[in-house]
Amino acid sequence: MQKAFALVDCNSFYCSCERVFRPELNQRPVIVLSNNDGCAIARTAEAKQLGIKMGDPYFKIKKLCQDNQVEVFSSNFALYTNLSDRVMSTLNNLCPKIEIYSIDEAFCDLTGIKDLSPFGFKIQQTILKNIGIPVGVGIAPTKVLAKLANHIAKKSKLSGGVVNLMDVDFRMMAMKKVPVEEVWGIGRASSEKLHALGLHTVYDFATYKNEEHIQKILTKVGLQIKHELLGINCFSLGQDVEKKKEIMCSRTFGQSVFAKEHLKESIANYITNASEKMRRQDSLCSELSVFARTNPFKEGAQFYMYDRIKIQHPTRDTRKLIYFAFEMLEANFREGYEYKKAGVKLSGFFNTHEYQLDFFNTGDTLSDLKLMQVIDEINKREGEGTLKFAACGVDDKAWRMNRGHKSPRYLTSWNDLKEFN
DNA sequence: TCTGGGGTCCTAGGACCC
DNA sequence: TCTGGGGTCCTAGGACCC
Repeated sequence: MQKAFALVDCNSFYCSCERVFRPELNQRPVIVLSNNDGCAIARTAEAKQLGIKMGDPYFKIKKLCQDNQVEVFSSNFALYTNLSDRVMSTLNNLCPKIEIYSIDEAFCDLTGIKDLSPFGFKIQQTILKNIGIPVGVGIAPTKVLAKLANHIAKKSKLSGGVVNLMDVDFRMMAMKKVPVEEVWGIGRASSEKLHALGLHTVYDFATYKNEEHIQKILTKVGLQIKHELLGINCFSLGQDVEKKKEIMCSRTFGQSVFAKEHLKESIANYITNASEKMRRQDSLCSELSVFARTNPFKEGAQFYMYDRIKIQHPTRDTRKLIYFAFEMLEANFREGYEYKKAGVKLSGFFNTHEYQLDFFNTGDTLSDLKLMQVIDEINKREGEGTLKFAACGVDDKAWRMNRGHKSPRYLTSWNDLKEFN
């Protein structure tokens, strides 16, 4: 049977989330900044009109924002994650087979459904009514084409936010109008290679005859993308929530950090955060990486500190991981540099129940596990950071991020809810 | 003064083994 | 004098995504 996929994507998601609680901001330009109020990571159509680009550093567009009354928010991920969960569960009620692709996007398997375009509009209207988030819907026989349909839905005002590319003639016509760099999976490097071959539109790429050459310059995945554009299914709907293969936590500091002690505190906090995530997916880790670096945008001496270890007895114990991270820091830290960012990565995961304890096991004991479990439960109930290790420090002023424009946590904190009028 | 954070997949090449 | 060939595993780095 002919497959049918929909890609449902929330419009300017973080901005739309802020608008849910501040409806007076509809029709007004809104942007959301990255951590540390560094750069713009979400813009409404009105903000895009003003020329604000994805990733523009805030200090460069600050004046433009002030002059045009752009509403500026620091990122509030607790809020966005919560609204994302609601969007996804609404979607799941409408179409049971979905793959959550990112915080603001999901693929749906619509195979067998008859009137696909009306169904697309139904999805759009239900999510808007139930959650208050506007979405675009792209419908097509493969995932790559559904992404393309969604892209067209965003660009074309006539579409009403829903584009159906199931019809092959209509699809071919549409593909002639879209530049090849808009294809999902074709980034800058690949599109330069395709341009060099004289392939400029999606249609040019999809109908290019020399597939061996495509595989050679764009690898196996590049060829699969080309096939998907021709309507041949190469990527299926990944339904199971797969476990992460690595978990990272890193931050840019609010100020430059010089002291090893401050660096250690920040690292201890990142380990705490990452290892809690790891326990939530029921993993043990056998590899730990730590890095710290100076500000590459700033003139002056640069230093990138990086180290990685294998852990002989995989662990899920925050204390051990902090201990190992500190050892790496002690061995690699260099005095006198202006550190601007640091982070950690946990990887080499095992499932907790799959890992065989060996005879001379010095891995996590039952009481270690119990302790971590209790800490996680208390922090879940009483709020993040209620219980933490002394290594994390009590005063984080020296390195904490700046977030001057943060909205209240309307959905995750009773204290903040009173801000809602 | 001020430039985010967190992921996945693929490939080439080295190390190592028989 | 003459010094193979094939396989696997691991890692670093590139490319891409949101």
